[in-house]
Amino acid sequence: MKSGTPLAPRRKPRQSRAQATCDAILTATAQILVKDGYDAASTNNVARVAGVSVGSLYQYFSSKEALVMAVMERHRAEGLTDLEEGMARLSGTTLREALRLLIRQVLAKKAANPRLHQVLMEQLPRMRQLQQVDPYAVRMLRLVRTYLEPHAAEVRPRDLDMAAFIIFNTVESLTHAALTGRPEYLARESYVDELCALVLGYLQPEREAVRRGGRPPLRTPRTRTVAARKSRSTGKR
Amino acid sequence: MKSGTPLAPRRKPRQSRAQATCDAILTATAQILVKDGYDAASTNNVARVAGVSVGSLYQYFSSKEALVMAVMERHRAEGLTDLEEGMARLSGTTLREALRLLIRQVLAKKAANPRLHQVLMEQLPRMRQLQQVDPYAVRMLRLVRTYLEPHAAEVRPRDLDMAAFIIFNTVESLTHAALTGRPEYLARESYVDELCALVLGYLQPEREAVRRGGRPPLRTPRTRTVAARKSRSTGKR
Amino acid sequence: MKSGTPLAPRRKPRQSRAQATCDAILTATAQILVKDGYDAASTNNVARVAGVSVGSLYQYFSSKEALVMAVMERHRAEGLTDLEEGMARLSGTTLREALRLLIRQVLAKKAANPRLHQVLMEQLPRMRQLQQVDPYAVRMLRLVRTYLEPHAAEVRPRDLDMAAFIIFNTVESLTHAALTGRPEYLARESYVDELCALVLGYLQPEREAVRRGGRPPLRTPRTRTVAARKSRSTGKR
Amino acid sequence: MKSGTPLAPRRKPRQSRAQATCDAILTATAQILVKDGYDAASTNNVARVAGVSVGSLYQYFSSKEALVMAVMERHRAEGLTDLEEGMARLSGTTLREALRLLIRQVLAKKAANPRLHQVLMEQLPRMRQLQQVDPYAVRMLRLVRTYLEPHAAEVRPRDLDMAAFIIFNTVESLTHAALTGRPEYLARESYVDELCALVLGYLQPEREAVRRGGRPPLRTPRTRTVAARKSRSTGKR
DNA sequence: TATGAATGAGTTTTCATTCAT
DNA sequence: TATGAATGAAAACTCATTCAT
Repeated sequence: MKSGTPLAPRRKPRQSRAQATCDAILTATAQILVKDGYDAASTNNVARVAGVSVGSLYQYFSSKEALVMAVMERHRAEGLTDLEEGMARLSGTTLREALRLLIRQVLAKKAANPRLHQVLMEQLPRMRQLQQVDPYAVRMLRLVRTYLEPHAAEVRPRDLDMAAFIIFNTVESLTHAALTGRPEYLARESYVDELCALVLGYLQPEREAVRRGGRPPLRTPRTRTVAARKSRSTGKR
Repeated sequence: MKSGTPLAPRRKPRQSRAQATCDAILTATAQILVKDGYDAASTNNVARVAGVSVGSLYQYFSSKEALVMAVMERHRAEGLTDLEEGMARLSGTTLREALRLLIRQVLAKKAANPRLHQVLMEQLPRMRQLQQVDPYAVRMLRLVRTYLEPHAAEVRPRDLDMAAFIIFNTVESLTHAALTGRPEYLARESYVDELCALVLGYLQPEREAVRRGGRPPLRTPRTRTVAARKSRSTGKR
Repeated sequence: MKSGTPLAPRRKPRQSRAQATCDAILTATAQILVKDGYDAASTNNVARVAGVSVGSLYQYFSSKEALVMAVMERHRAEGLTDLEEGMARLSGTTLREALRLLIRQVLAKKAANPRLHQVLMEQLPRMRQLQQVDPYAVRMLRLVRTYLEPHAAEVRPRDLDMAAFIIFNTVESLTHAALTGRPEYLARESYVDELCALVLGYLQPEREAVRRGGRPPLRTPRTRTVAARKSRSTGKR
Repeated sequence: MKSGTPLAPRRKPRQSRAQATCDAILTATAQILVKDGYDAASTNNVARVAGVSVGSLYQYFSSKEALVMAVMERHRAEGLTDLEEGMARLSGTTLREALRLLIRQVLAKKAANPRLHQVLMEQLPRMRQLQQVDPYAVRMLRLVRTYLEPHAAEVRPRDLDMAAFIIFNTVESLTHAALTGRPEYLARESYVDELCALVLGYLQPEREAVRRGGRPPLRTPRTRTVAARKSRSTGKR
């Protein structure tokens, strides 16, 4: 609506007092988001919880959206840093091992503060309308692509950008989906296994044998009721 | 916010005139959501566009949320029916062919009315807080699981519920991610190829050859700069 | 600031209850303007004094400005009607008599509710920024011009539009100036005399005699102190 | 609002650095008034543009109103000085010539910085509420009256105070009216002619001839349509 | 003197919802 | 059943002013 409003912080706090205020506001916002959700995070409420005046809030954040954005940035910056550090420690591991580490890390990160992650994720689309490109996503994609590049020859996908997009979004959304719809999965090692299988299977070169000779490809049974049971045992149509 | 409010339609319209009113309201809501987004869909505005009074709106929908929910139900019901019909026509096709058809269908469905899909998806989380179980998701998962069951033996995953969860969410989120972040992918055949490869690779049994003998597993190069180029050409660490 | 906001009433009141509300709001606004000035006329305050809710106010007036504008319109409409009626009763009077009547009317109108006139006049410039043409001024100018036209031959000014502009603004501003700076003038008959003389003198044809022969034109004395007294008696330089 | 606040400058700047600060503030204020109007001239904004802190602003100006007032004073002081100088150069000119010079000067002054003049004029009424007497107006009136006094005998008006009031306000408002409503008039020589005619006609002694014998006085036609044309040619009623 | 962080009452405006007609 | 006038809590945001440093 107010397209002209810049989302960047209005003023850089110069005195330490100002920095404290700024931090208090961000912390209060996160806390309210976690406890009562986005709608409860009105600017007046945030200011009250932070123990400052609304005016102070608006000296550092030009709008409510800028405020939530700042909380998001702060949070995602951690995630990004973690991941970058995680990737730095991968040298010498197999792809399978690397993936396992990273996926576990993503899951752990989200599970550590599930409510905040959820609330922020829900607000993401709104934010995107304001900020054309999402620098976090861009960096994430770059990270994945950078990891893939050295393996370009051994990996099935030709379009590495698309592959990065698919891998990143797969891991991200399945983590989020579990968080939201199957919280019990987050703790199960088998869920990590499955995510690894998903990504590895995606990267693996096409299997010639399977298609040419070997087993016949899976076929959908003719009907879903009676025939279903037969085909299950015989595997042919 | 008002948790006590029931979300079910207040009254079932019995007369055809009432049904027409009800439809007009739902249509107006969808139209506004598409054109101006969620925030523009105030009940007064909806009523005005639908050509009825606010009072009438509240006779059929107990709250704004119930209204948006109804729009969502209507929309998802179509998707579900489409998919069920699609699956009914699959008998005799290979898994690969079946997947391709279904993924294409999901993509096409979303691409047909991207704005509405997007807006509704953004509101989903809010709705979920009100409705503990999402019957649409339940039915979708059941559909996928039902398809997998006959193949349980030939497919790698053991936990078919988890597999259904993963497959459904993978396709759903990657479609949505493309819609939101890479609209150009929606029209590319290669994107469908990749989604198919992703799901197929996930379902395929582990490849013995790859692990035992054959090629050595991919390894992350020791460093990402110099060593990267070497390992790329030799493939060994 | 919000240029898109229309200033026309949002909704025409259809029920008599609505009309009453609408009137109450306008009356309350005028009352507050008179008693406490523009800044006190906050929408909440107006609503409170009118005995309605803010919401009702905004159902009939799209913004605070639209509200003040409506008060202004209502007020000016009276003035315009009065003047039109006054002019209808002028047939057969001399210009001098006509002018006297009209000027007295304008003065009386303003003196009847000086505070309201003053406050509204002060807000006029703000309003003008929103409404490019001021229909009241247009009609006023037309009225004056229409009166002048039949006399075009006997009157000195050639450009009747400019003449109308000058006459209208002269009477309007001198009335307002008196209201603001010399309220005692409003009741003095001599002030009316002077305004008449001003306008009549303006309309009269140039006086040949004075220029050709007769008295020499007034001259500014050489110095403002000593010489002043001499030139006053002799009139020559 | 806060009637207790004195409007006089808080402190007289004694050091030249302080004077510079003070000037910077006034200049910034004028600049903002011109560019973005009164509402944009918040004290914080002014301070920022002036390159000083709000605190400093409040050291020289006790309130926002005092600040705007100071800008106004500065501006009007120029106008007054100009006019005084202009009048000092009038000795020996005819009244007609003198008037012409002065009116042209007033017009030129306003046209030189129309926006600032306009904004300040709009704020004048607010200021007046704080300052009972407007010393600028007092001096202006005195100036006019002083000019008229030596001519008291040859001029029609008996009450020279009232005459000064009328002349000053006439010229001032017609200039302002043109600025606001007919900017094209500002450049037209004919507008100056008309203003001169207005004031001269006002000052001229009543014309005996016209009243006693000569032409009959102008009369308003009986009706404004048909009869109008006849009376126009015959001149009798 | 100068700074600029902090204040907080107060402003305009919206919108889900109710209820008399 | 339908209408639409009325409600009013609450939201985002501003800005003149103060005061500790």
